[in-house]
Amino acid sequence: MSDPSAAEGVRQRNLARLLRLVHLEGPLSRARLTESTGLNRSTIADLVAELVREGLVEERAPDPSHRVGRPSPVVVADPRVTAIAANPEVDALTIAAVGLDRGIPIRERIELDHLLSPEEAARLIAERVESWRAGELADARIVGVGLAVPGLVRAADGLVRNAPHLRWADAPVRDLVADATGLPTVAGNDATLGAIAEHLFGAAAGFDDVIYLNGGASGIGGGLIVHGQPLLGAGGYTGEFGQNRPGIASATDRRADDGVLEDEVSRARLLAAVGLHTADEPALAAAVAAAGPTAAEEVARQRRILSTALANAVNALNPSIVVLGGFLATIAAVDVPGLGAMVQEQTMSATSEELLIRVASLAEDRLLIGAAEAAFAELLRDPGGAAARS
Amino acid sequence: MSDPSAAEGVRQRNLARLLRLVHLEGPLSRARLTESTGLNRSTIADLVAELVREGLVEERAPDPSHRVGRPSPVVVADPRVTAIAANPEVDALTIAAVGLDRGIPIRERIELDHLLSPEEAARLIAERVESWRAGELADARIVGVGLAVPGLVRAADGLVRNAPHLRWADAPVRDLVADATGLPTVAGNDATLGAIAEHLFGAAAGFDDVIYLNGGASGIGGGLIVHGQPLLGAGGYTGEFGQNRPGIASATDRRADDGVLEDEVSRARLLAAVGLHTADEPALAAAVAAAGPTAAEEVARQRRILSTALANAVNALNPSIVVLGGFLATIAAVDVPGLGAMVQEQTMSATSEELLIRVASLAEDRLLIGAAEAAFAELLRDPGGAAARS
DNA sequence: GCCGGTTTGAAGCCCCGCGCAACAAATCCC
DNA sequence: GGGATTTGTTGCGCGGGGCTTCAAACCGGC
Repeated sequence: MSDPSAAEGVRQRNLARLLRLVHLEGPLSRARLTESTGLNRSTIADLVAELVREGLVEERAPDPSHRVGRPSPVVVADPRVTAIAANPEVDALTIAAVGLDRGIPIRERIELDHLLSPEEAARLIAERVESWRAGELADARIVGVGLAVPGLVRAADGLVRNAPHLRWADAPVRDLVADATGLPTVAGNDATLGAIAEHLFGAAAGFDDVIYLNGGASGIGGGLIVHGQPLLGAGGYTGEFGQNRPGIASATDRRADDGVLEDEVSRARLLAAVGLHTADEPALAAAVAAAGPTAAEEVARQRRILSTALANAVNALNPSIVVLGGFLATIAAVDVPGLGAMVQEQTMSATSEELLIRVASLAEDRLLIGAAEAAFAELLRDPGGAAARS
Repeated sequence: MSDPSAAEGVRQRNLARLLRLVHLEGPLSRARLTESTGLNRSTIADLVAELVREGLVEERAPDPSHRVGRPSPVVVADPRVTAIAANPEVDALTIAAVGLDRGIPIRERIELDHLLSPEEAARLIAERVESWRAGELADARIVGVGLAVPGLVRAADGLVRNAPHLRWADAPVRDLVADATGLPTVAGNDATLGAIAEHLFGAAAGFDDVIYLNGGASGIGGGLIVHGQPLLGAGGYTGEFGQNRPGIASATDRRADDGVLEDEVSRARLLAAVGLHTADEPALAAAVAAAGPTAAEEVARQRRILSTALANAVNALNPSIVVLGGFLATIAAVDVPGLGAMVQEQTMSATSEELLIRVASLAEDRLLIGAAEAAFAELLRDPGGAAARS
């Protein structure tokens, strides 16, 4: 079987299964790996040895398990295998190093007093990578860069088609960063990457069909997980629920004539209702919780419209869970079961009877984790090939 | 490798790839199979021989190809391998036999003067199968039954949760039919199966991300294909776009207060506008084409609302193609590029710039083909195992 | 503290499944 | 009719995972 397509296919698959398991579930004994994969323990030993040779995992002394039988060595993702995650935003550029063991050894938020250009973003990222390499990440093996971009990112080549708040249009950010750093780079929509992070490690862990909706200062974005995998669509532009024309039951609930969802359900309207000009998410949540009647009515109005948007999405996609982040989490948290009931009223009963609605759980790390996951994706798909190349 | 999960995994996979190829693409020479799969020709010979032994394919004398070189035998799906497809509707029950070669040797439409019960459906299907077995299908090998049900069907066990027009609720139709016929039976939503058929053999052939919307007398149903596979969601209830609260740009376009999409975009309203009481689809299409101004305005209104619904779905799912069937095809066909332009105006440009909108192409065979495909699914997934069992 | 029971690692062997090379067969073209 | 070309056929090799056997490391009980 010298043809990679067939023979190494099996090997590659099994290596990938193991690496993904230790990456996602954390340290696992070899015995548990045999259980999870169904492979023979001799095979597991061989596969793990190969991953160790490639510097992707480490074997540690067995945990004192206090169980009968010979203890099994613990396999753990090598923390030195590192991805760089970056998230350009209107007011800041956040860069972090994320280990294959899911640790985040360094994180830096670069505040900005001007709008970032794609070139400047690439330069800043490359500078940080360079300086970290000389210091904190001296013994790290950096396998790639993942970018979480607030805008439409073409899946095929990472071209940022349109990031309105950054004023980026057809910006080849992925290639710019790849050139500046010399590292393989991937770019994705921030909400899509957030959905991946919540699916792997957050509120949606264990669910195969997820709708994730995030409410940010600049609008509403979303990401979809179907069959346990991110849904990218034909071009990579899924989840743009914020641009949907909302179905609004009561005409009196409408504020923006012929507006889209994010014109009606918006952080700005929420801030105005509670009488704040600017606030971070916890402050807004506190203000909403302490809100007077007029603010409460605005929250209720947004909840009504949101519930219809969710119901529409649920009718179409029949997810097992809906996860809400950002200010959508804030207005949902007022009464999560109540929101669920509103959604249920507007869906066919079967589609929502086992539907869960949850608020997101990963907070500010979400985008960095999602971006790092994207950067790790190639390695996790083909550990042998990717390890050999880097 | 006596463990089926790993070793036969490869074998099973490759057998499935071959069988699926000849099933979907029609007769193929062994030489073309080696090209398509990348497998060695000695392997192909071995795999095909196994499929022949299992009675799933036949090898025929080579086509006179008029090309140099030794002619390659043609591999064709065995037409005797047969699925029974059935589609219960309000006014009729359609039953057909569909060959693995995609032929439809028999089809029967049983007109009904009363509403079908699940038990009666099972009995009628079993009777037909019995009589066909004694006659037209004497030498057929029937591998299963596929049911296309106009309603919500739970994917896990084929329970019909709710088929409003048939007045079925929590009806174990799949099990009833399986018991009555003694055949493995699967049940699915009619629109989902229609989407599968259009994806495999119809207007959406070759596209991996498809939204299919069908307009029937009783409402609007849909099916989704993502990553080239049907999207079933958590329970199996995807594509219920008809139940969505529509986003309506102009308040004057609204007819049903707080109604859902299928209240606004409906075949009944269309019939009324053209002054017909009842009509089949071609008759309706003719009437729409010859419509006067008031009817034209109703068509235009429905097109406006439909375009918003499509835009919303496109924003969320970024498909490469939207396929419209039933009366939605009729109102779309008035001006397909125009409808596309309306959708494009309401979506982010990147998501719809390469979007195709097409009318469905399989007509009345669609549901039977989709249902048969569902019945063949297990065989196509594991040719060895399924063949041995039947 | 030793001994049986239990679980798992380690090493050697086997077998399945596919690739490969060499040869044969069937067609086209000149 | 003979060379070129393509593909079927056959026998062999090899990669990769399973199985078996033995050894190692733990527990518990006496």
